[in-house]
Amino acid sequence: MRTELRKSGGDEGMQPVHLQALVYLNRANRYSNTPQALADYLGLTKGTVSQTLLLLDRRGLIERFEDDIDRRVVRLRLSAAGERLLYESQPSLPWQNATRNISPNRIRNAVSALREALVTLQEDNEGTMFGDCQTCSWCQKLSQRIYRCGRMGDRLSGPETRRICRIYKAKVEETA
Amino acid sequence: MRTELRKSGGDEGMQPVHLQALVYLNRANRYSNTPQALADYLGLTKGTVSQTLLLLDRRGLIERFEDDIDRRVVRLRLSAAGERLLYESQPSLPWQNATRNISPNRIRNAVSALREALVTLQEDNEGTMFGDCQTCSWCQKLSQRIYRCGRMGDRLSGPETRRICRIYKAKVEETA
DNA sequence: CTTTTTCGTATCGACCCGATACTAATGGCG
DNA sequence: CGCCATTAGTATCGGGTCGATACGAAAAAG
Repeated sequence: MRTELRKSGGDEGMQPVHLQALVYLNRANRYSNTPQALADYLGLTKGTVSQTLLLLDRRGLIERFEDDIDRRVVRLRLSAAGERLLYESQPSLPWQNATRNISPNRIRNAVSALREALVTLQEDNEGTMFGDCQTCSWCQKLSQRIYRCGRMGDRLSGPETRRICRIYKAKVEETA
Repeated sequence: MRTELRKSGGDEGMQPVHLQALVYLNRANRYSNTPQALADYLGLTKGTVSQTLLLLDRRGLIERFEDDIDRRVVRLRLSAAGERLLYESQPSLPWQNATRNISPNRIRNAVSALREALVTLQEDNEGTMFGDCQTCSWCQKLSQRIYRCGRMGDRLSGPETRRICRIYKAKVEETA
């Protein structure tokens, strides 16, 4: 997997961790688009991530701006150039191709097992949990299109419920 | 996965790639215990791998010796200290724990799907294929305990057929 | 007996990464 | 309100990764 990631970004002079950061920031929700969240996600220290973000900023791939309420916090998002690079490097394409001959049913089963392993892995290491609202126990459905995060109290749009969140708490799942 | 690998080796000051190299060398068969094979396996250049091996040698974790027949080739194997470090760092333990609540049947299905994806991935990138004799089309069974590699012409013991080989060629598999 | 190829090493520069030390802003508590 | 602990982020340093390039030695090709 790392070899593929290295090749995807190699043409543009990107290290694997650069692409991982862009992929994450492209999917992070409003609670998770900060340097600290990225550090937790990657399992690196905040100092290390700060350096990576400095580089990505120099290359114009991300934008950084202060949070209005807590002025210590830096908010991150991809710039147009960052989105373009992510689209062109297609880091997930090799795996999409590699699974083309596997039946959708087998893929679903494998994904389900891997997702379960990931939750257990995150619990074991008492690290920050990441996931989206679809399987988060904080998530409440208010109406057809409006959701609500019971932890933070904010109302969330449908698209935002499909982003990655750092305050994720896995539902107790019924084994399929 | 990388985060886990980093934590496994962090105590001993080992980088993820160091553990990956030790894991590989611990399982590589007689055709695959060379710097070039390791470079192919890791998807790195031979120059890079040469540096890593230099470091592992300095720390006494591996042994290097010349090949008797082709004197350009360097053979690699783990030293006693290398085996001990691998045993103590237990890089696969987090994943063994993470899958403890998943039924053996679901694990088998997931492993099967992932293995198939890996073969396709390796074919797509025309990289060196790696695998063991169990599913290699070169492998011939001579007797109860003796096998033979049809590509190299050598006879192989039972244990050696379970090692990683760089001249692996996947069997056309009957989908289970 | 020359090329050519292959295996491995050496060196350089950009970058990764953790540890440490630091600043700035927030929050708690009297 | 003022003091202090906590938190978010940055700066710097040193060991290590990694690819590109150049190199030497042995094997293979001619």
